[in-house]
This record gives sequence, structure tokens and C-alpha cells, in this order.
Amino acid sequence: MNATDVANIFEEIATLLELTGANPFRARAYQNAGRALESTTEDIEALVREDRLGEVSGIGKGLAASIVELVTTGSLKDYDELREKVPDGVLEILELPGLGPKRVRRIWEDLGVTNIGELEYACRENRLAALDGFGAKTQANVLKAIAFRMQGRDRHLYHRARAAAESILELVRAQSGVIRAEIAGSLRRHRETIGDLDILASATDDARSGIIDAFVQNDDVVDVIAHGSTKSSVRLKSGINADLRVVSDEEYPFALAYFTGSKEHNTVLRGRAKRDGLKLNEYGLFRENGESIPCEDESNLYRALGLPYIPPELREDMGEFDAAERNELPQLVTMDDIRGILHVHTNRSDGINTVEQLANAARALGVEYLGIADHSRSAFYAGGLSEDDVRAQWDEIDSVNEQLDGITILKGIESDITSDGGLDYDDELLSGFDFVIASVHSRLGMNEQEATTRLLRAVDHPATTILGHPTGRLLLAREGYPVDMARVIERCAERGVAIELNASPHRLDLDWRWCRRAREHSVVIAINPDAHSIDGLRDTEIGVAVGRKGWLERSDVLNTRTLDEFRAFANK
DNA sequence: GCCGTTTTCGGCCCGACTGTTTTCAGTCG
Repeated sequence: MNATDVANIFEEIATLLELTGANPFRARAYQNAGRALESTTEDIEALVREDRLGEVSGIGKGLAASIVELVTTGSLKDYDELREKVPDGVLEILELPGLGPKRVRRIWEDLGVTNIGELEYACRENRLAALDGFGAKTQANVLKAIAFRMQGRDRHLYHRARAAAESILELVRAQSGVIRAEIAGSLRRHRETIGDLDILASATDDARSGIIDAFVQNDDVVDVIAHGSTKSSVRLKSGINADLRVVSDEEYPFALAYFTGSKEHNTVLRGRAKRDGLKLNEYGLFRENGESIPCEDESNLYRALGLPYIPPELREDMGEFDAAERNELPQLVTMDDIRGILHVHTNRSDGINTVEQLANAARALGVEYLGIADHSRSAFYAGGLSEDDVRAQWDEIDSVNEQLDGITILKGIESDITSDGGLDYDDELLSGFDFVIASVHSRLGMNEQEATTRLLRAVDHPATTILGHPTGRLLLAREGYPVDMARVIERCAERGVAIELNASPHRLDLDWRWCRRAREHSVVIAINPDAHSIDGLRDTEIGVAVGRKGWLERSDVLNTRTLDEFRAFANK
């Protein structure tokens, strides 16, 4: 049982406590402890063994005992008892927007409804609207939320959310009276999937309502969920919900910080303000006498609270305050730091462009080197390359390198990792590549031990340069196979193998939450687009965005290195 | 259930919006 497992159980206990009507602050204590555990980089078993759990802020005597019980026995009596009380379906009802713990409890206890299906039926029979405190509107909204959930569109991939948000931003910026406007919310924090869009604008007082009207009336809107004087909320054709807030320009920095979140980060920020005798909300920072402390931008706001500027990507209350206080915030990697693009498929396997086309496109993007990595022979479904194909591709690459100036094409391969953890070609052929990405594409159903052993063996192979998309997840579509990632990271550190942060918006694997652990072990991360076309090369940018969320600095990223440095890494 | 320059009890972040009320609880971010 690792720290994340315990954190997840604590999160669930918090939810269960809210649902069973326990003291809400007790629930919050579990939540806080869960987050504290998630952001600690210490090994939880060591903390238990050395009796150091009390050093973690948010963990007192009671929760320390629970953690010891969980780590040593694998279960927790209090948790089991709570789970016993609350049906799984009730937890799912809680995920519907508009229904929080109080109302779900009423639905469960007063209507005897224990899952979403029963709830839908109860709504159809008008039984929800008949409950005290509920009404026809609420019932209709619940039905809408159920329908939305059935379509599976309550979360969205980063690139789709980004595209939708940028189009709204453009619309908002075009309105008269708008002074500043920006994308806020989880998209600004570069989360890998997005719930809804938050757009913030500042404007003159007289222009506000016109801006909000333009927003809710635009052609992309299919449903207006809320339409107030400063906030409004709509559903777009794409199935994404979007919120627009309009504030005065003096309020803008405070509102931007506020609506960027995360909620957890904001809570700490306000708590710090309060400790300093100040009050922070989305409109300003105020002294006790009500006098406001003006800030022109977010940097000023953080400074006023005694902190350096914390980039949006880091605002998750996962250690950024500690780092900020010690002045150890990372200098996050940027697109300008990227010198090479690795993991690119050509039309020899399942890509659509030739080496030469890709090389020209990569050169136009300003990189020094391009690493071709088609599928290996076991990947029949993707047109994996036979030995002859490989040698033919090497000739092709040599000839493009001779013709093209300003960029170097590298000979790579995305070798399937076989079931037993081997690579796909013999050592002689493998030694002819400039680099080898080892990835799992088959037998995804292994248990954690089998899958981990398989990956460790692939990492041990002397030809492996980079471990590709280490969990195989497809965001919003498929869970990754279970892996003991801490062990994989440690092994990569020992073997000098890089780990891929696959920049495809469908993968973003390695998860950003593990990037910090990797850099603490000095494991280098390769931010690779896994491109199957010229357009796909640009996904590198999405990988950089999410890598920043994982605290990555330039020196942590393999493809920020010069060509010579990259070759040296791959050859060692 | 945690925590302490309001320190062993009594707090625990803040405000907009909605829908149901008839002054406010619940939810959300």
C-alpha cells in the first residue's frame, strides 16, 4: 500500500462521512490528510516504520493510527464499516452536478434510491420534486445531468477544451469595453482532462452586461445554465460547459487567481491571508479595517502574501507553498527549450507522412533533430517494420540527411515490449538504431506484479533508451495497466533510461503526478509527441504544458539537450 | 479530526447563484 492508495481511501472516507452526516470538519480533516499524503514525496512505509507520520502537517494521532493500520494490515476497520453503510450507487449519484452530500443523503434515505438508474426512474415519477426542499426545476436539472453523464461527456481532453476556450476568448476580447481577458480554471493549470471552461474578463461597468449577453447568445451555445450579472454559465455544442465572469479591472488579478484555482490552492492562500490579518476573496485583498491592498497583477498578489509568483500549473496544493517559502520553485521548461522531437511514426508503419515531409515540418518548427520511431515487427495491427523494412528506412533516412540542411534525422524505433519483457529485434539490429523507445502495446490485462516485472525487464535491456507511455492509459477511455511506478522510476534511475511523457492528448503518460518523483531520482523525461502526421508534431506543446504541471525544468527533459548531448545519453 | 503569535478549546475560506423559500440552505468553484 503506497501513499496514493492511502490518500484515495482517505478521500473516499471524507465523502462517506459527508454522506452519513458526520461533522463536516472531520470529513475535511480526512481530505486534508489525503492531500498531504499525495503531495509527500516520502515513502509512506518508511514513515510508518520510523514513526514519523506526525511530521506530516494534517496528520495527527488519530489519522496516524489509521495509516499504520492500513499500511500494516492492508485494511481499515472504520473504512470498512463506512463502506458497509453506503451503497456504491449512492457515491455515483454524488458525482452528478447540482447534488451534494446533503441532498444525496435525502434522496437516499427519504426515497430509498441507491443508484443513478433508480434516481432517473424516481424523477420520471415526479418523486424527487415532491421531496421537501426539492422542486420541479431541481428534478429537471437532475434528469439533464443524468442524460449528460450517460453520454459520457462530463470531462474533456485538454486539446478539445483548449480549442473551445480559445474561440470563446476571441469572442470576448472582441467585445467593446473589455480591458483584459484570459482563460482561467483547470485549463490554465494544464490539467490533462478538463471539466468545464472558465473565462475571465475585466471591463468597464457599463459594458458588463453586453459582454455577458454576447457570450450566452453566441452560436456555439445550446443551453444557458446560469445568467447572472457577473457570472454566466452555458453548455456548448461540443458538450463542454463554459463559465464567463466579468469583473472590474482593479478586481481582475484577484479574480484571475481565484478562478484559476485550484480550490485547494485557494483555500491555503486565503488561510495564509487570514493568518496575516487579511481577507482574500475574488474581489481583492483587504486589511481588517476594510482598506484594500491594490495589486496590478497576480505577481503583486503573491508578493503581498509574502510569496514569490507561483505559476498556474503548480497551483494544486501539492507542495508549491513549501517550495515557494524556501524559494525553491522550479524554473519550468518551455517550448523554447525544446531542441528535438522524438517518437514520430512515418507511412512505413501507421503514420501518414514520409520521413522527408516530417523532416521539413520539424525543421520549420525550429528543432535541431527529429527522431523517427515506427512500430516494430510484432505490432501487426500498426504495420510494424520487418528487419528489411528497418534497413530500407535507414537508407531513406541517410538520404534525407544528405539532402536536408538545418536538421538531423535520427534512426529510432518504438519496439514492442514482449510479454516477458523482451524487445522485438535481435541485439545486432537493435544496436544499429540511434535510440530505442520500448513500449507495451499488447497483453494489457496483466496484474501489477506481472506488468511491473515486464517493464523492469525492458528497462534492464541495454538497448532501451526511453520507456514509452509507461502505463498505456487512454484518457477518458481506458485505464492504464497497474504498475508499481515508484519501482519503475528507481530502476530507470539505476539504468540511465529516460521515461517518456507521451504528449498525445489521449495519453499524457507518464502522469504529471509522477514527474516530480522521477526528477527527484534524476530520471530524465522525454516529452514525445508520438506523432502520426505532420500535425501531430505540434502535440509536443501539450506535453510541455503538462510536463510543467509535473514541475519539470529544462534540465529534466531529454529533448531539450543538444544533438551531441542526446547522442551521448543514448549511447551510454 | 487537526491545530495553536487568539495554543488544549473552539475554531476550521469565501462569495455567487439557484431554487426553494418567505430569509436561506445547498452547491459550486
